[in-house]
Amino acid sequence: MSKPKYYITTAIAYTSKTPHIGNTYEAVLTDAIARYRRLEGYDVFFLTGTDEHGQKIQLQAEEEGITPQEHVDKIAGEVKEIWDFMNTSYDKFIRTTDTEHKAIVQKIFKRLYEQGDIYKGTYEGWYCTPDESFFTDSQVVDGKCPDCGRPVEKANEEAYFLKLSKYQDRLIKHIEDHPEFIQPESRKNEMINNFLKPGLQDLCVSRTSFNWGVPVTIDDGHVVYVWIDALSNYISALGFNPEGESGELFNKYWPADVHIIGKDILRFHTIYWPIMLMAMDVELPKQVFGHPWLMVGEDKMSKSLGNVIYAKDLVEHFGVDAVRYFLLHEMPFSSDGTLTYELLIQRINSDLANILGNLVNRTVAMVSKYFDGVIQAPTAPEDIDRELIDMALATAGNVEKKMDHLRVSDAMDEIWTLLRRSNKYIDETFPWVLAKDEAKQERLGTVLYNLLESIRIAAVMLSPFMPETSEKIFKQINTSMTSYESIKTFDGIKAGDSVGVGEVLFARMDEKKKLLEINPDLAEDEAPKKEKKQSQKNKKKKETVPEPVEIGIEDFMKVQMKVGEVVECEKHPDADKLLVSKIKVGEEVRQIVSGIAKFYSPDEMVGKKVIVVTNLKPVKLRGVLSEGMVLAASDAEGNLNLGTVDGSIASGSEVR
RNA sequence: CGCGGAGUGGAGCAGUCUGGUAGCUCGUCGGGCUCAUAACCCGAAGGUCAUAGGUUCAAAUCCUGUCUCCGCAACCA
Repeated sequence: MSKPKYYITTAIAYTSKTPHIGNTYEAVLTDAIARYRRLEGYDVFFLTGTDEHGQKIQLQAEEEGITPQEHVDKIAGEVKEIWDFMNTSYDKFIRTTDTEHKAIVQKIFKRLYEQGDIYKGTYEGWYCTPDESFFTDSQVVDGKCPDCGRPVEKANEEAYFLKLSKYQDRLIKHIEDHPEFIQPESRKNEMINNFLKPGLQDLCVSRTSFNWGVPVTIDDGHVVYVWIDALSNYISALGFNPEGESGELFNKYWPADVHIIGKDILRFHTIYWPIMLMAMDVELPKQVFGHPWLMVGEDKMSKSLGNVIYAKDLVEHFGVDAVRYFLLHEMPFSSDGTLTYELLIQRINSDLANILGNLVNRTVAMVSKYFDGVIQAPTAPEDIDRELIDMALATAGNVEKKMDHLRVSDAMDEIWTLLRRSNKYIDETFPWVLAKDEAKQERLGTVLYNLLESIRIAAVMLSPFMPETSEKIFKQINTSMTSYESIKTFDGIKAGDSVGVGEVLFARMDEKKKLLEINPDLAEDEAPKKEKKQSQKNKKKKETVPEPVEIGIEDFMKVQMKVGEVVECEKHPDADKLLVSKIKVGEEVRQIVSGIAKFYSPDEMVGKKVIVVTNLKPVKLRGVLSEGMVLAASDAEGNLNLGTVDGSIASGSEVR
C-alpha cells in the first residue's frame, strides 16, 4: 500500500450507563470519515472503546450489588453491540480495563513522575466521612455531601499533580501555529482565553478516595485519576511504550490524524492531552474535532428530562441506514442539531424514499420493462448526456473537498446533487416516449445506461455513509465495479449484463401513522405534544428532588422559616444570576443573596413579602455574605416564582 | 464591562475572511409528466440579511454603538 496512513479515534465512552443516540452519533460520524478515507485508499486505523474507571462506576456497581468489573463488562458489551449494529467499522475496541492498557498507563505515570513532571502534593476539598468521598467546592451542596446530605469537613487528600504550567507557552504557540488543530475554529479562542491565557492550574492525576482505577505503582493506595488513564488509550491501543521502543502499530499510525470528540471534552483533548504528549516527547495529534450535541426537540437529552432516545429503538423503527443518514446529514458542523421523530420521518421520505430510492427503482424498472432487464451499450453522448456525465465524474472531487474539512453533511449534499440531476435527466430525455418508437431503441438504451452509471457512481460515494444501502443498490444495478478508481471513468456498468430485481430501498411512511406506532400514547387527543411535554416536566421534577425521604416533624422543626419584607435590593456586583436583598425579618434586617436575577428585577423585589429560612448557616456567594435563603418554586424549564404570603401578616411571623 | 459564537423568506442552513444580481433543502401555491414509492420535473409567491449609525461609486459582507439568543467560565443557600 503506497497510500498514506490515517488514524482516527472517537472518545472512549464512559461505562456508567447505556449510551444514547447522542453518544452513538459520535461513533457513526467517526465511522463515516474512516470509511470514506478507506474508500479513497488510505490505510485507516479506527479506534474506539470504553472508559471504565472512576468513583462513579464504583458507586453505581455497589448500588446494583455487583462488582465494578461486572458492571463495566455489562455496559461495555452494550456499547459494542450498539456500535456493531450501527455498522461502525472500528479496527480496535479498547477498554481501559484491558491489562495492556493498564500496564502502559502505569509506565506513563512512572515516567512522568521520574522526570519530575508529576509531583506529590495535597488536594484540598471537602470530605464526607461516612461516604469516604471527596468533593470540590462546587460539588458540595449547602455545606453538605451531595450524595448523602450529611455535613462535610474541609480536608486534605494526598495526591499527585501534573505540571501543566511548564508546557503552557509551548502549547499556546502550537495552537496558534496550527490553526486547524482545534475544530471548529470557534472553539479555539474559548480554550486559549478561558484556560491557557489565565494560566493553568496543575492537574490532579491521582486519587486515594476510591480504588476502582489503575493503581499507581510508586505509591500504594493511589489510583490514576481519569485524565492519564482515559486519554492514554489513544496511544496504548497502538502499543506505545513509555520506556523504550514502541510497537509497530504505534510507529505506523501515530500521530492521530483526528480525534473526534464531544464539544464538552474539548478542553481535555486540546490542553491536558497535548501537554501529556509533550512531556513524553511524543508528537501531538494533528486535529481535534469537537462535534456538536444532538438535542431532542428543544432540550438536551437527559435521563432526568425523560427524553432519552436510544439507537436501538430508532433502528427498529427506521433501519440502520436511515438513522445513519439522519445523524450524518442533519447535524450542523458547529451548532447543536435537533432530532425529533417528525424531522426524521420527513427526511427519510423526501431524501431517501423520494429522491434516492425512487430514482433507483424507476431506473431499474425501466430497464426491466423496456429491455427485459438487459443493459444496453451506450452510443456517443449528446449534449444533454454530457451534462449528466460531467456532473457524475465531478462528484468524487466535490465530496472530497467537503470531507477534507470534515463537512460530512455538505459532502452528502454533493451526492444528492447528482441524484437530483439524474431524476431531472429522466424528465429531459423522456424514456417512456422513446420506448414507443422502434427507431429510438438505441437512444433509449443509452439514456438508461447513463442513468445506471450515474447511480453506480452515487452508490460508490454513498458507501461510507450508508454502507448497506450502497450494497443493495449495487445488487439491483448488478455491478461489481465499486472501487474509488472505478468512478473516475463513466463506464463501470457492463452492457449485456442484466439488472437485478427492483426492490424498494426506503418505503415512504405516513408521518402520523408512524408516530402513533412509535408512541401510542400520543393518540389521545388534539394536543398530544403538549401533554407529552407536561409529563416530561413532571418526571423531571420528581427526579431532581433526590429521593424524597420521609422525615419526622422533629426534623422539619429544625428549619426555621419566617416572613420577611424586602426593603432593599440590588444586583450582585460580580454575578449575573444573583440578587442581593436586604430583608427585614421582625426587628432585624438580613442580607440574603439569591439566584433569581433572571426572573426578578431589584426594583420589583422591594416591598415583596417572602418566606425566609432564617437559621441557615451564613455563607459567602461570590464574595457577598448571605444570611439565609428565600424560598421560591421552580419548574423543569428553570422558571421561578417566589414563595410569598397570602395576606398582610407582619414580617417576622413564623412560617409553619 | 470575564471569554467566545450567532441573529439571513414559514422551518433548517449557506453566503461574511477576498464588498458588486441574496443561494440551498424542506414546506406552500400553480403547471407539466406518467417510467417510478400520490413519487419525478418546471415555475411562482415569500427576505428592511436583528437594530442604529459610519466607511465606500457600491455593504448581508468592513468599522462603531445597541438589543436578543447560545456556548464556555462563574454561580443557583
